[in-house]
Amino acid sequence: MKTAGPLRRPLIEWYRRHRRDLAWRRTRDPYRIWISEVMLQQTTVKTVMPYYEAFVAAFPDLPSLAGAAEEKVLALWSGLGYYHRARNLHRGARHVLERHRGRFPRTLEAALAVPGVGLYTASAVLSIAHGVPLPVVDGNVRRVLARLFALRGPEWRADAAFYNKADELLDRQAPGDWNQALMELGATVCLPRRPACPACPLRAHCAALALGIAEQLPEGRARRAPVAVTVAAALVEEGGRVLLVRRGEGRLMGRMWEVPQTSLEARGLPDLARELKQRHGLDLVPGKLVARGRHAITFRRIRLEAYSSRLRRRPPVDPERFRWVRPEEIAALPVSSITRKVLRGLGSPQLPLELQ
DNA sequence: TACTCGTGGGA
DNA sequence: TTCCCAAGAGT
Repeated sequence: MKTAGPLRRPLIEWYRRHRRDLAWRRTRDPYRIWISEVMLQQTTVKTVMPYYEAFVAAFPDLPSLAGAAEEKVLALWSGLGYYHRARNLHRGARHVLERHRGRFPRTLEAALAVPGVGLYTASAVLSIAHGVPLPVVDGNVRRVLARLFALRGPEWRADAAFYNKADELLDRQAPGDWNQALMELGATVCLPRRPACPACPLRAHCAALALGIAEQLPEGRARRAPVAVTVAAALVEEGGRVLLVRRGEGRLMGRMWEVPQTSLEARGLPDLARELKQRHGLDLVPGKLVARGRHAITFRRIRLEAYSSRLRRRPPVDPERFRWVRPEEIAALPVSSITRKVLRGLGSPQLPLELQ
């Protein structure tokens, strides 16, 4: 296709001048680029930066990640969200070590077989690290293309159409830079709201700008209505330690440690004792409300309530399921942000404490 | 296909 | 305050 001709030079030149200096752009190591791509899934660059630095420092190469304990991997992911990414990345590292001698595969088919690697991540790693001519389509690219060519209607709902379009445009001499240039444009200029069209190197070619509909594209998807939920947590303290339990293999924050708490399907305090008995075999009596806070997980708006609680019977000694931890030990544990919020209610002089 | 899965920041 | 999201994958 000839459509890319007039676009290529202005975008590439713009990218060379305006690209952000990001840690994962200073390497061609496919392992490190893979890490960054997984962390960046549905997550902002600013949020990812410190996590990337810490993760790469702890696991500088693929064998070190493959050989690590899952708990350490999850601990370094704590607070980043979407924890199945961390577990899949860990599995993926072991997969690559066993089947590809520790080297990230160079073909799309083999890359897609790596746990946690989908079409976007496979194409991103292969194009950026190895120069394989594969297009990428993420939220940025979808938005840039939708506006550039005024793509709308039901035929542009599926990603496949955008991959075809991106493939037509791809600079096969420098696919990594081209892909990153498109994403960078979407991330810094072609913004979801109030795009900076006057600063755009492609403004002369943009169909949506000419039509005055840039901000209306891409066409959005229906969003699930928020659901209000109350989560009650039981703070059990003993000798300066607090009781944590470990979640099961489930999709939601699987294998993470948390203060014993009700599920998102429960009603909060009325279900607290029953659910903790059922899920963990804990026999406890909820006491005074000591902290409240707010949290959100996807479509759920969570009201958090922490109750200082008393155990009727000590849980069995089983470090795989129960742990008594000091506040300073929590930083090294796989713990989600919601749990960190609850734990801020520890030792508060004013009752109840408003969290966050 | 549509839904689920976290989080912190910005408007 | 509330809503919007941000370099998706798995099911």
